[in-house]
Amino acid sequence: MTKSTANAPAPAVNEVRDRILETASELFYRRGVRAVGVDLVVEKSGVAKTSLYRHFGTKDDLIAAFLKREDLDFWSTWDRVTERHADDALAELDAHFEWIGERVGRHNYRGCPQINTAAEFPEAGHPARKVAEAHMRELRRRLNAIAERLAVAAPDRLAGQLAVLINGAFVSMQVFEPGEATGLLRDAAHAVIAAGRS
Amino acid sequence: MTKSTANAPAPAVNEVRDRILETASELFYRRGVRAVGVDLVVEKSGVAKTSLYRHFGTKDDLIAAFLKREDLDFWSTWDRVTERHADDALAELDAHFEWIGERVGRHNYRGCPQINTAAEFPEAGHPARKVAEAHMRELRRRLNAIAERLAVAAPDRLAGQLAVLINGAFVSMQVFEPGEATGLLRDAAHAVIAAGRS
DNA sequence: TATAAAACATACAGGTCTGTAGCGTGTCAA
DNA sequence: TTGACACGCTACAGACCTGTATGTTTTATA
Repeated sequence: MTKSTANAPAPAVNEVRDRILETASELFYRRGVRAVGVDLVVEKSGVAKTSLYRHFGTKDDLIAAFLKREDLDFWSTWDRVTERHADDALAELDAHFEWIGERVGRHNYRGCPQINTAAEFPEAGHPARKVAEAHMRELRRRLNAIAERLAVAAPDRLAGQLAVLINGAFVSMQVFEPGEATGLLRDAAHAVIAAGRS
Repeated sequence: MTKSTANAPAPAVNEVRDRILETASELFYRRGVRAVGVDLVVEKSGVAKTSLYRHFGTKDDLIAAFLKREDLDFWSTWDRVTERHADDALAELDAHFEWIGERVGRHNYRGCPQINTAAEFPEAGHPARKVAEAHMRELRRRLNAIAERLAVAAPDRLAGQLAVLINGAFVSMQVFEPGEATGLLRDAAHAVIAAGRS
């Protein structure tokens, strides 16, 4: 709640909370959420356990916060690319596949946090699943907006196909040769767009 | 080891082992591997814990056996489809997308066990990861064989694109409308094939 | 400077997890 | 009949997990 008074500029950033979340995000992503206990997060972030539980009521809340953070990060990268291509939807899509392909090709890339965490918590209704599902809907929504600018017969269907390509890229690190991801994805995207226009 | 003597017909099937593996597979797939303890497997399969540990030395061994079982299952379905289309590679691919799309569209589908379990065990060298990685290589290998019969300029690249589509389908249950998966995937596959021929 | 909020440190409660030990029972083959 | 072996049952060791309780110290604000 923090009850920031009117005249005070309000610290806004909470250093301890941020340090916990950043450390947890790193550990969760690298080792998996279930494999990382709160004690490890506490130790690695050099913080008291009570502080962790003050800022995040339960571990599930911390996990959800982790996914929300990753979500924000992802869309901020996306938005930065979008801004540069307001006039050309195809160029925008190419640019997205550029950074996605580059990211997927990194040697220490461990897959999409949303997909990975959803796999760790199959039961419907789990806080982490809700964030992950919202992320998926948002992806489809944004691809829909792009598809509608591409003069295809069925934008919604094209958006679905592009979503499959992007999600597929996130779980196919194994099958890519070094450096081929971007070109391979982009060619596939162009192919389905061309087919959608015929 | 079982040391089956020469004259004895050897029971071949081990009922207890099979029951454990089947129960574990069901539970692991439905609820996630890390979420299911050996005690639960023991209880649900109506078996003694000692029996579980006699047949599978550790839980990791049981997990690996689970993935190998799913792997066999997957390729046996694949093979059954392949047999019916020895003469027509495109028809074979269509048929594969048929059953994959159908499977992905089931209301209780929980994703590809290999991908899910790999997400649960990020550390390289884990027994479960090895099975999952072998599964991915096998997928690419088989798609390569199909692509080579399709008269495209770069079969290997096409195989990569098809692998992305298939893996993407396995993690995109959210984005599909009911019943649209097969058609959507098949159209995308046809598009990348056509592009590979031009 | 006085007071409240936040952070730190430590211990622990209560549960779950994997894996093992000990002992009795049924089965089958030599 | 005897020995080997698979199986079942119970209990438990030892580790790890989430979350809380207690008390002290720092920090910021009024």
